[in-house]
Amino acid sequence: MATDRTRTAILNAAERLYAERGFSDVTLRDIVGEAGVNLAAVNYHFGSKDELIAELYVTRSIATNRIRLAELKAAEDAGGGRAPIEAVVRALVGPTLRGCLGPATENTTIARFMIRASIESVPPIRKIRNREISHLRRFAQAMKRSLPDAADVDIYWGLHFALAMAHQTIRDSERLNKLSEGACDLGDVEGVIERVVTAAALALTAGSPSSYKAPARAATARGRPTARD
Amino acid sequence: MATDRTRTAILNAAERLYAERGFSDVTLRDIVGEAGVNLAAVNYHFGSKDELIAELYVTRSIATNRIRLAELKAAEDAGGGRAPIEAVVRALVGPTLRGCLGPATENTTIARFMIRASIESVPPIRKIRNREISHLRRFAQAMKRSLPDAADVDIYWGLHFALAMAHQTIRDSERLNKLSEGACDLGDVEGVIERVVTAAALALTAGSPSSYKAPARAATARGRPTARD
DNA sequence: TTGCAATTCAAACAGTTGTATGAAACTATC
DNA sequence: GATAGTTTCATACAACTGTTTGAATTGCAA
Repeated sequence: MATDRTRTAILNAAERLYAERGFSDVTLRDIVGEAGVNLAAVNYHFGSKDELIAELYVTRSIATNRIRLAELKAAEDAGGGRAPIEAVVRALVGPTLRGCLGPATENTTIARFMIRASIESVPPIRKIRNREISHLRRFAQAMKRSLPDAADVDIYWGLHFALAMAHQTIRDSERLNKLSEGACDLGDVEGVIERVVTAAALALTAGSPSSYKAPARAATARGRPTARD
Repeated sequence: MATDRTRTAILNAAERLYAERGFSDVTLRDIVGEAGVNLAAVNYHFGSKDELIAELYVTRSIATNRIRLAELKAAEDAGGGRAPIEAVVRALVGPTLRGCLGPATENTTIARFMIRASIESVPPIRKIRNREISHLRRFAQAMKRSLPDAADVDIYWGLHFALAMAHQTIRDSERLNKLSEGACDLGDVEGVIERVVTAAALALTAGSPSSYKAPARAATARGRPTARD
């Protein structure tokens, strides 16, 4: 047993390769090659490839949420238990955006891995991911504290949209950069974060269709009546 | 040559299976089984699996964008060449959300396939997808017509965020449903569309961090200074 | 040192994948 | 109806995957 050196080397190598190349492009032989261990070590220490991925995901998601929740707690403590909604959103999306859009360092591998996990959704991860959402509940509660008058359903949609914008920005940054011909500066990480935070805060405070006075709607191309008319 | 019956059967079967199960879970043997043709027919008619996927994606993305652009044109014609920003966003995200969240019919397969293509990003598709963005330019121009005073960069971000919210809603609907304990009704497709449209319109009209007066920001957990301070 | 369990290793295994082959069946033209 | 070109078919192939095996090596306690 000793120090589980081999186990840790496998986990770290897998995290690095999955973060860089995604799950579908990385084989066990790639991982053990990167880790400098024997192929059979994976099944010896983890039982199977899926169990390796599951353990990797669990440990990394715990670490990620610890950072997010620490940032949330700091923001709430600074505000006497109630943080501005922007600060809550920032704690939710900031660490991931910084880790994925900022310069690649040792500390950013985990953010890039988690994004891969949320994008590719390989079976052993999907199960855990759809079951374990306690950190989202924590953030939803914090948002309710920030916006005590908001309806619950609006909170959930706002939280969902905040994650959506952050993830898609990471995922499709190349296309956004090409479309805008460089006008959308993804290198300005903190600027990107404020964009996402601002848009999410707007959706949370004024984004309910019922509370938002939309201009008269034009007919759709297919003339379909909409449910809210 | 005759009627290319086999070719079409392969394309349709591939579209259906990829839409339902994703790219990584569907093999050529699954496709030819569903199509009722011989395995070798794929390489005979398309050259390789990747070329089949590429052709499938090209034809389907053209069809999808034809629908979106027709809806956009109808909205602009109804407004004398300038549609409300909500209508532009609705034309962009409505067809996809209806196709993916609404009841599964023959006509919705294409929307579900396109979402898979945008989610899984398999190599032959990624190349095309990152190069061919003319439909996004069309929508960006329409948005500029709707909001002549908006800065270009805000338009691009708003367009990007609109797609982000729509895609993530399709992709992560299960988790949103669980988090909200059913409060976010994803069966009310038109209601979901209005949520996305409203949030995107808000981001487009008031979402620039410089134009949005955010409350004072709380310190982050790690005390990192932000670039915009 | 001796003995025993834990760990590592090279090699093989079984299954699946996309692709290639060559014969058979079909189609249309003369 | 014979023939040439196209399309279909069963089958084989080569490469790659995760997993298993059994022998070698290591580490540690007696």
